[in-house]
Amino acid sequence: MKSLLANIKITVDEKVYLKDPESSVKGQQIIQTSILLIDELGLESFTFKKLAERIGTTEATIYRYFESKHTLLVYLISWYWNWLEYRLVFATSNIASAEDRLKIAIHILSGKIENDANFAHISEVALQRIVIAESAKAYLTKEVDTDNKHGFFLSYKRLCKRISNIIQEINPDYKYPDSLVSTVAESAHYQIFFSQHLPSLTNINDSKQSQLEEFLTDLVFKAIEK
Amino acid sequence: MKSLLANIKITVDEKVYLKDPESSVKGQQIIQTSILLIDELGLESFTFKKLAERIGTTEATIYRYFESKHTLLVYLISWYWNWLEYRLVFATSNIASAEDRLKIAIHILSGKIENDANFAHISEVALQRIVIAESAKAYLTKEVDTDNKHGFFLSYKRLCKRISNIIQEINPDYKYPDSLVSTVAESAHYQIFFSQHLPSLTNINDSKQSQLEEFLTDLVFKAIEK
DNA sequence: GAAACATAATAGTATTACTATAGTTATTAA
DNA sequence: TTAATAACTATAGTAATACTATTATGTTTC
Repeated sequence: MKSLLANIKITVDEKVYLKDPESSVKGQQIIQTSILLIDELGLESFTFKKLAERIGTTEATIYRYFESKHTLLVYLISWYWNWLEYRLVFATSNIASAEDRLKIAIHILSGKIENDANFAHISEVALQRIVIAESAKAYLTKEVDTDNKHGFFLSYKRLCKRISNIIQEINPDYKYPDSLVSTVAESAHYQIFFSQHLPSLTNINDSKQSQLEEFLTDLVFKAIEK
Repeated sequence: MKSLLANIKITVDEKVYLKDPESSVKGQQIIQTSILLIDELGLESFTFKKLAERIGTTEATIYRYFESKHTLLVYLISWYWNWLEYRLVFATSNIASAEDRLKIAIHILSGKIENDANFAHISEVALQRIVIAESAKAYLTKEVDTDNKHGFFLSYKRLCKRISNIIQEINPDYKYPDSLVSTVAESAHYQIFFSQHLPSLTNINDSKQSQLEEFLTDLVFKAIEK
């Protein structure tokens, strides 16, 4: 299986970077190390200077790949959504029942992640923690409209639309498929965050990952029931 | 009505500030102007220096009230949640039916706001925009656990618990009342944000505020149905 | 072997998020 | 009324941030 997928590559829209980090060893180091460092320090304390030091290069080099810390974050998050979409497409192909496909989608959205051997330089586990804790900061800015015009959020929108389509297959009369999907996708993140840091806001137990999936599956299927 | 409530005051836990901004004219100016300025510039571009200039004072004065930009944000958000709680308690008193009380709660969570004449120095409309666009940044930090120990999120937790209790009254067997409430509260915010900036992620129309309420009411009542 | 490119090294800028200190004005208490 | 105290203003300073700019050095590639 591993070798079969060896030449799969998750690509991110080229508007997000100045130079494709997948195209060089330095670029891959930047991605790999930035994931570990943002996870470790949090976005606020993460700087290109610290990243450069850890890689053994200088800020200038990193700025040849990414215009800013913000676009690097957008890159990482886009990569994550593209990876989820790839897993979703893979897991739902040849499955006739829309209900089953929707269950798989919710499983993937709420799922505990394992590092994917197909992408050795990416720690998906750390990346998921970044997406949980930092992804809202990618769009909650005054620049959201121009960023959106540049296609910075296409990966997320594409994944959501794919799941929304499954819902419409099941119940074409349900009026809020897009809202339901974005609600579930966002909820999956901060329910995990709450369970770890503000547990009174959730009934999900940090260690029992299946509860989140149950909560969301129940929510979605009841909402779209005819 | 206005005069009846003239002596009502929303208070924020004293751990959030160094000196109570409600206790002086300067303090009230700080609150009033910071709401307008954060709304205008966004949290990232907002600085104490700009705030001081607009008020006609210096940074030092503002630092006597708030330790940092972060605690000022926590103050504003706490004030907002306390204000919602006060409106919720007011609107649900003497209403016997738990279902009706839950509907009111969802209405308030998803509701379009009008400025409240009882608190002249606070623009609730601008404050709601701040809560929508910036409140996640108050807890999505590496300091969330210490902030939580200091009680920075008590207002939000108290409001959520109150609504969660209504749900438990309606269906004591429902397993995820707290998760459902925090999901709805968060969803109410970013569905509005999405409708304005990333409309493909939602079916809610920016101008039709009743859709959001309908979406959330439907979601909640179906979820907790026996 | 020259041109083109990637990276490194170094320096510099405007701004931020504060801290420190001294002086001025307003409030309160004896 | 005076003296003490608190609130506020003015000014200066610091370390760090998020970049930009320039020049030098090595490395491919035609």
